[in-house]
Amino acid sequence: MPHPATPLAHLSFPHLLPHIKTACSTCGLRELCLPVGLTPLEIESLDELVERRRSLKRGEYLHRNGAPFHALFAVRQGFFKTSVLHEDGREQVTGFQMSGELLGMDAISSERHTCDAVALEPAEVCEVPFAKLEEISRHIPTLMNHFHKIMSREIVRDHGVMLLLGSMSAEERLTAFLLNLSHRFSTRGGSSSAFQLRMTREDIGNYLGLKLETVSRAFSKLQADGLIKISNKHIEIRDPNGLRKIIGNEFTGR
Amino acid sequence: MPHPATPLAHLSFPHLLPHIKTACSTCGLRELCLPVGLTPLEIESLDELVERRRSLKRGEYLHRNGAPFHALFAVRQGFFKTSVLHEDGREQVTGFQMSGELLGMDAISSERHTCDAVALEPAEVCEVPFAKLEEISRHIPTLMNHFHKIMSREIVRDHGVMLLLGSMSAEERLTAFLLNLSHRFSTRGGSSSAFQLRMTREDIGNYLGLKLETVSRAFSKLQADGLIKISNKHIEIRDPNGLRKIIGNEFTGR
DNA sequence: CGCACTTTTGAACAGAATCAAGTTTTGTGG
DNA sequence: CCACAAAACTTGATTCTGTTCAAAAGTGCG
Repeated sequence: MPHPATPLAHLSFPHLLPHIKTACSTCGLRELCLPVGLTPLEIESLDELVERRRSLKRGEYLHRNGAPFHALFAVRQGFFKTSVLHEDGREQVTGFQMSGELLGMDAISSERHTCDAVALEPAEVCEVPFAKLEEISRHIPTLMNHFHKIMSREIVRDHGVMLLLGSMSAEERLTAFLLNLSHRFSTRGGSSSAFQLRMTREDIGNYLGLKLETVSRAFSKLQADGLIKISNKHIEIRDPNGLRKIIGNEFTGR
Repeated sequence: MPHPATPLAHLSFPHLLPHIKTACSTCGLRELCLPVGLTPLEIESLDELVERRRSLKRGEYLHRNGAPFHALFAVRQGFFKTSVLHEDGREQVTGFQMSGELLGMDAISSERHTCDAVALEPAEVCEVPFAKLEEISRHIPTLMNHFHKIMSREIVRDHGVMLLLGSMSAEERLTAFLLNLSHRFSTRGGSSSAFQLRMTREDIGNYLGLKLETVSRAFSKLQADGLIKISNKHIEIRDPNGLRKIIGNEFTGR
């Protein structure tokens, strides 16, 4: 009997994601959770955690700014964009989320979502009712600690984006963005050197604090310098160390 | 008998901060905590939470990037700056923290601090050992939920800074910064229309993604427009609604 | 009181935004 | 499956905002 989709394992062990599809269909959840030190009994209670799955088409909103909050969303499949809108229409993209990542933590404080989340490709999420998560985590300290680490990681990530927005040039920003995507795709079992962008140049610009033309020019520049190969949405990373050098990460590998 | 410094009340109710000095010395903690629905017994356990206080001189570091993490810090008194450093020396200030605010949540994920925190004026903090906080919050659901809201609020705040850095002009950034400070000072019982900046123009610039000269020019511009009066570090807000208008907050009061 | 730090202001410059045009890709309906 | 319209992308020319470089004035701390 296949196991219900439990997203927490994914959240805990992004590096195991490549194996999750099989793991889930063969009830491998136990295996995934055991490293956190969960007992079989505790794992049982995790099963209650996921209320329901939800599938989204491309362009469909998972939630909008102001919507009441009752559950976090764990991305099982697909690619999301979250953004905050300024009244005059300016959009600041706050992040792109892929499988194994958690959405909605911003909503805990006010019990309302503070951003829009839209699927950039067909997607599937698990709803994790927050009250239930808090209740269960009371009885599973490792789970609670795990959740705290996930929220903390989000804060660290945001600080990284602040560094990027506050003190990097257009080329540096785009480079950092590509290296980040590359890393995240490879963590999920994809190639670190070739992947498909799911978002438009405008989305990238709204994330990096640049206009879409500037993003396009920066892509062209990186390609002209032989660091990447880009054709429309397909990216090929030709010289990762060259890219790292751009953002001051002088590590030349070995 | 004066009550030991318990920072959690401050964290929960920043609007009560003006009263906290007396509240603490007259053991008003109960009063402050009752609204969260804590029983006297629960409050007892809170007392164990604060390991020790720590005083810092101006310029002293509370922690540095990479330092091992074991406790959060609740600011009781004073003014802090947190920042991440890029290897080439560029500094991105991630925030300014004042009394009642919590420091160190970024460190939970890796169990190491990921930024520097320095006191900009003589300061006092309470150390809140994180393991202890997790343990106690297991038994006090409202406390746990409170903590989650505090972390979530930090994420929301960071998204606001991303919006600022990614899509606002120099003048808009500085304006948003001043309104934010004004609001936070007034929340703490200070004046919302006149206050002292604790940081240098360079610090402000490193927070807002601007050079110190640009910050200085933006101050001059706002003053020339009659919106503020500034002499060195002393700020006087002359036309708060005019300021709100700049950042698109067209609310003209009444 | 003096020296270091901070701030202001000016002038020249650079990087990204804006405006504009043309091209390619994608999605849709016939 | 093709045709067509809409959306997305690229590239060029120009403009503008913020940076850089520079100098002078102000502030405060020992």
